[in-house]
Amino acid sequence: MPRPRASRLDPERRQTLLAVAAEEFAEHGFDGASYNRILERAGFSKGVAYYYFEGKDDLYAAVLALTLDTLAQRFGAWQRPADADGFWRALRERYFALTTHIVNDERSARLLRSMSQARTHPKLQEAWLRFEGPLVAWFQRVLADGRALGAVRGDVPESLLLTSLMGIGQATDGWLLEQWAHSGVPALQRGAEQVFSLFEDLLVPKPVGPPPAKRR
Amino acid sequence: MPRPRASRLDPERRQTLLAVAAEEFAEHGFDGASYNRILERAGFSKGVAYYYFEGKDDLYAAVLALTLDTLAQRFGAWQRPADADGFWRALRERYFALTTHIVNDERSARLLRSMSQARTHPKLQEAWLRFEGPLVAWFQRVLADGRALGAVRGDVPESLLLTSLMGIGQATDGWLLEQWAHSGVPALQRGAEQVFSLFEDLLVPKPVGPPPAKRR
DNA sequence: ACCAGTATTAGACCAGTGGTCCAACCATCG
DNA sequence: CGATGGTTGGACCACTGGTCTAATACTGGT
Repeated sequence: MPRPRASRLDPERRQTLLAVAAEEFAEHGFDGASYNRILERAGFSKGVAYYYFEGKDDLYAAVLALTLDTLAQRFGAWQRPADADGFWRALRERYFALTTHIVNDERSARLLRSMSQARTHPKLQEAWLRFEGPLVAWFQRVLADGRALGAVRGDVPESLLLTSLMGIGQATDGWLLEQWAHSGVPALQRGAEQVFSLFEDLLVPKPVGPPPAKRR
Repeated sequence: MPRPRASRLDPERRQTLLAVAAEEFAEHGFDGASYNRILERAGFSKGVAYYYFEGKDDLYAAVLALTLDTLAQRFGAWQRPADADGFWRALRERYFALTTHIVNDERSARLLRSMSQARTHPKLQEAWLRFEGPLVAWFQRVLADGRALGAVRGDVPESLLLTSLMGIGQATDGWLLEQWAHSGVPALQRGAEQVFSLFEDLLVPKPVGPPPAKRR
């Protein structure tokens, strides 16, 4: 939790600090980033830094909060679609918006990726909980809506679907970047299309019967 | 890469060092682990340590190699099944063996989990490459066999399937542990069953046609 | 038996880490 | 004016992974 007096810090200095910190954290991740270096570059002395922030983890949390706010703002709220088709259209739209965003804003993307370290990092658990909550809640609403519309399977715990979805999403994020790096934008779009089809295969209700007929 | 002379180190002392290191790395992850503490506990001086190992990363790699060797040995080689049914049976068997192993051997499990940090850690890239290769190769063989047998879809790049599979596997690993912690062994088994069904849904060839009929 | 040369060892030492602490500064208020 | 309390710089701390050196143990050759 940031110190209450953090809000009293001159907005301009605060902005500088957060920008420098974002750069450093994005570049090196949480552990790799040097707090001393951040403070030096931002022109902060130790005393000031620890006066306004509790420490490295607190600053990291502040940076993350900023990034996530921007992201959330960009995507707007989730509204329950009218039917299953609408559900998939809405989801697809978000996913593609997200991939474009990740490709276009490298710093935010790296920062977001560093969050995966945060989940297991002992010093970041508090920070993680602050962000996991809203994020998970968002996904849960989406999944619940999907179920209500018959667009998402109900034969498996929602928490499992959620976990799997985020796992795939994170793993394929790296894969997409590779596609992009190797073969450019068209490959990225094709790749995103294929990733999304995996999401569908995972979430769509399964036919009741025995194993599907073989093709080929 | 471990120093060549590492093999000349007294096997007993080596064993002690690796055991202590495994404990420390499993407990705290790579960054969190203290090299100094490991050396102290194992009764090694700095001089000896750096004489036989290149550094923290090298020691970590050695520990990881040991763990993965044990794991590989335990599971034996993958042999191409006769048909699609055999493929799924073989895969299912491995997966359940893995989950039991992870539940029973906490230290190895934690160590394996720490590998996900290794993938992106700058100091561990060399170590990562040494282990990523064989692991990915194993999965690739499995997937290729599955395709040849018509048990695995061919409409999406193999690399994407591989990435997604490992992503889900990793994400659901944590989920399974939660199930186990909350509701005991039966829940774990049920959970593993469900996770595996997700694997199937992801990998199985998809029917050509339009969206599946709604249930409920 | 002796010595040269190499393998091995302990630990002082180094720059850098995140974090603590305190003396000084400065503004406001009585 | 003095007192109070919010600010500030930076010395300092224990610890990090890593380097280096000087001493010791061990070797083979003469």
